[in-house]
Amino acid sequence: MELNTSTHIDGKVAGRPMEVPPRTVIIDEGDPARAVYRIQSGHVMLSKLLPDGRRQIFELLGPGSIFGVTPHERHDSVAESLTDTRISIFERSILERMPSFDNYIVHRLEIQICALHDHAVLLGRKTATERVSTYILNLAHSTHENENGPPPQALVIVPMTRSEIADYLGLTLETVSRAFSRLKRLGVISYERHDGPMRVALDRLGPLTGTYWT
Amino acid sequence: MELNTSTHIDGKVAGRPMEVPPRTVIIDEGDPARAVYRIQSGHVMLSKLLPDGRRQIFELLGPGSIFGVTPHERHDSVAESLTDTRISIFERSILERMPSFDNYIVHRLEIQICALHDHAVLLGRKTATERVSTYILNLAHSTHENENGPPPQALVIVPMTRSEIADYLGLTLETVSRAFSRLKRLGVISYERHDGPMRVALDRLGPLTGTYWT
DNA sequence: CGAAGAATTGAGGTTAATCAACGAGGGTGG
DNA sequence: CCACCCTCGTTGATTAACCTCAATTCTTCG
Repeated sequence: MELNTSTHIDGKVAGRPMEVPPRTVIIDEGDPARAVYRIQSGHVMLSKLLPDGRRQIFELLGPGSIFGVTPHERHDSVAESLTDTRISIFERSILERMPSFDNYIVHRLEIQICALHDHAVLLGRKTATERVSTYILNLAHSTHENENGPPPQALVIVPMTRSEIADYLGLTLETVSRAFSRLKRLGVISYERHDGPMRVALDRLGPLTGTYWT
Repeated sequence: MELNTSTHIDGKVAGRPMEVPPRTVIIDEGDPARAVYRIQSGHVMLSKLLPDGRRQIFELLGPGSIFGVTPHERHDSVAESLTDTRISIFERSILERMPSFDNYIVHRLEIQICALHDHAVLLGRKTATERVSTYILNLAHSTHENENGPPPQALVIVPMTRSEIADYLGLTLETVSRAFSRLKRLGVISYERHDGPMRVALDRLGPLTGTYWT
């Protein structure tokens, strides 16, 4: 936890920086909601636990995203780092006196809500294969952040375990594994080691996601 | 922050009022995102359509809620009135010059996101009975907006068809109907006519939702 | 009354969950 | 270094939940 690496939003100084190793709980359910967090680098996932152990991961957040924003006194979900992550922390009390941030926050919340809408469609109406295809395509999309149209091929690294992916997609880890195997057998994806790079045929994956992308 | 029957936010005048009859499309997918809407009274649902006709409803909004907020140029979902609804319309261009609204908007978006998180848990991890129980309980909760603790009983009117509920809960209309019948047989709910009032035993419904409520 | 839309119920099929076995790394300690 | 263990992933067999298809009833409205 180093101080004094200046962190900026919109060119303005702000935020106490923090470094987080992978698989670290940043916010736990029930924690008092004293601050808002912004991701500088790395990835964070948000989830909830049902009393009987069922878990649902509902957001995967990357650089620029904010989390810990809530209308309540306490956090109602868990925020956990996926990778090595750098975040900046903004005390709520300070934020309230900086309305200039509201623009940024509104913008990020808008993006977040759109993603949640798409995720609801996935959870409510897509088959297992469609869910996994969508997941892989989004993964490739987010890592390759490409300007001039997407290439037909991409190399991606899957940063989550099968079990985490399952909790994200509302499936079991076995079903996720079978979907990966199916896509591999179809030649749409290929990999030797599950933690190594995965080659993805983006153009063949698109039609399997159950979504139109223009 | 909760006010009012007239078309004001935070005491400031704003918004062109509009009356909308039930089952009316207010925003269609692809419409240019020129304005933001606030519900004065009534209820609105937001949904998306997959190319093959599958539909997912992901938000049910009541008085005070805003919709039409998006980071994009065009709307990517459908907003449709459920009941007779009065809304106020705020041109985006005007909003941008009224940062005093940002507080309100952030607050509403926070609430919206929490609801979407819960809904993701429902869609990803709950059984049919749990989904329908949760739906009914939320319905009762929202219509009875009770201060001094919830009563054990409540009368509610279900404002959606079985098909709409199904699209909201990620089920088929038959499964929804069966879940209603099951709850009726258990004596947790009772009704004579499906469009009439429904008696709900809130205390017996809670344990069926798969969630802890404190 | 008749027609159309909504809800209910039943029978049978399909998808994904569950239960279970096995294999491939990656640490740890002898 | 190797044996052991532990986690993660894959695959197979079976089960259960939900979907699909279909028939019937209820409700409203012209």
